This record gives sequence, C-alpha cells and structure tokens, in this order.
Amino acid sequence: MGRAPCCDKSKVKKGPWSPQEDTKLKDYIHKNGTGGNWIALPHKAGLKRCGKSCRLRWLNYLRPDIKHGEFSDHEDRLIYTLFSSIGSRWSVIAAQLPGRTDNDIKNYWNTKLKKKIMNFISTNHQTEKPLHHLESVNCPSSNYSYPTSSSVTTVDNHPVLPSDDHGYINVDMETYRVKDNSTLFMLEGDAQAADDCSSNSDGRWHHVYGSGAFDAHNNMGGLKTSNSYMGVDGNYCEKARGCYGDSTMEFSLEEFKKLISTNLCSSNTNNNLNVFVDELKAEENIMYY
DNA sequence: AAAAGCCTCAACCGCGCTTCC
DNA sequence: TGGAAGCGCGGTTGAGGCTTT
Repeated sequence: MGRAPCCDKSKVKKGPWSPQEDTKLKDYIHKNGTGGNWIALPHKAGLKRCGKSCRLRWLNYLRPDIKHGEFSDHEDRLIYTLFSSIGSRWSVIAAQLPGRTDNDIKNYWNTKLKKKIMNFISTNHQTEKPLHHLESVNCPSSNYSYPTSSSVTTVDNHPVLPSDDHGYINVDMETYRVKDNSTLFMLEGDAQAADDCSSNSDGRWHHVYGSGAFDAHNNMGGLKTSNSYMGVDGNYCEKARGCYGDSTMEFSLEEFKKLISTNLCSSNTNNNLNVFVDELKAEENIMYY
C-alpha cells in the first residue's frame, strides 16, 4: 500500500496557472501570508489547486523577490563551483543566488550550463597547450611586461606582485600576494595552491574557480584540489590563460562527464560548504572594490 | 509554407525528512 | 514513542515555442 495522496487529485485543477489564479493566490498571501499550511491554503484562497501546486507556484514564480532573465557570468561560475562541490543540491545552490529558485537553477543547469561547460572543455582539449604556457598574446596590452624579481616587494615575507592596468600578473610560486591599486588581495595557499590563478575578464578581479573538494589550507576557499580548474565561460578562461599557465587544460572531458553523472557529493565537502560560500562572498567583495 | 525535430521551463510526482499530536 | 500530516527536495514530464529542413 502506497502513501496517501496529499489531496484528492480528481477535484483539483492541474496544468498551467491562469492569470486569475495567480491573482487569487498572490492576493491571499499578501493579506494572510501562507499561514504555515499549504495544504489548507488553496481552500481558504478559493483555489481548486493542490497545496503543493500553490506552494510551487508561489515560490517559483509569484514571489516578489524572484529574479527572472539571463544568468550572469558570476552566477554561472557560482553554480558550477557549488555543483562541483556538493552535486545537485539545488536548494542549497539556490540559497546562494538571491532571487533564483532551485527549479530555475536546475533547469538552467540541465538545459544550458552543462552544455556550455562541456563545449568549453571539448573545444579547449582540441587546442591543448602545455601548462604554464604564458601567452602575452592573450593579454589586453601587448606592452605589458611581467614583473621581474627586482620589482617584487614583500609583505610578511610574501612577495607582492604588481599587476598591469587590467590586473594581469605572472606568478609561479607557492605563496603569493597581488597588490592591485591600494588593495592587497591575498592569494595564499599551501604548495598545492601554487596553481591558483587570478584573472580578470571584465576589469575586476576573479579567481579561476576550481573543481572538487574545498581545500581547508587554501585561504581563498575551495579553489584548489587535484589539478582541476576551469572557468565557466570561454572568454574568462582565455584571459586566465594569458596571465598564468593553461591550467584549464588539466580538466579532462571524461572527468567532467563523470562529475555530472555521479553528482559528486562528499560529506567532507558538505561540512566545508558554509566556509566555502563565505569565502566566495568575501571574494565578491574584493572583486567589486 | 508546413512538417519534424529540438529546446525550454513550468509543473507534477514521489519520496525522505520533520513536526506535531 | 509512534504514526499521521505536512513540507521540501530532486527527478521527470510534457506543452508550447522556436529552429531547421
């Protein structure tokens, strides 16, 4: 014997919501709130709908703070990063993207973002270049010269590297800092984090987001495990390549396919999620200085 | 212009978890 | 303490719009 249905399916309307139904639901919730009981709500609101259907309609469409429209590059990266860390926990991912719903993100991932990333990886595998292959050709300014050892100062015994106007740097060391204008932007990690890469695609600082578990030793959070890195949009990674090594090439198509099919999700990464997200937010603050 | 195929996304479904009595 | 009710989540579906042939 199965579970009892939440409502009498023969007496409730199914399918797309009409504008009249939307209005009824919105009006009722504005006046009375949800009352903490979705099952009872449709009857009180005069709707011939299942409570679950009302809840879904409100949360995914009618709520006033819902954000419609295109996902930004930053949202893309955040989704990808979180998916890499925790798998298809859409509600957790949605909680980090204000105005976006889990359903929205799930649809976006399944229909667009996944393909976008797959295409990006396959394209880059066809033009594979060696790691740490520095290409000044990808830098916006061909006049830019990478800092020499004499131009490197230190803070707390760590080197501080100047960047060009666009934030490009050339770094190849285990622990480093980047000084950009008056802001000290610290990228500090353990030996593994040597491959961390900072780039900019739109005039602001970004990290290249990593794939895999959060690295507790990496102060910037969650950017580095194994040797897998990638940005979400081609433009972003193309420029990242210009500043430091072609680390995106280390992420294989097979690895990514595996990630998607297994919904990589470990308790270890879950424990670190909040820290990870805080770090991402901290990073955002730096990005928009 | 029409048919076929593809894509998007709102909505549904079922199940696990939590809360309440 | 156990069972019922409700909530919330992730997977899936299908209608409708769009693109291609």
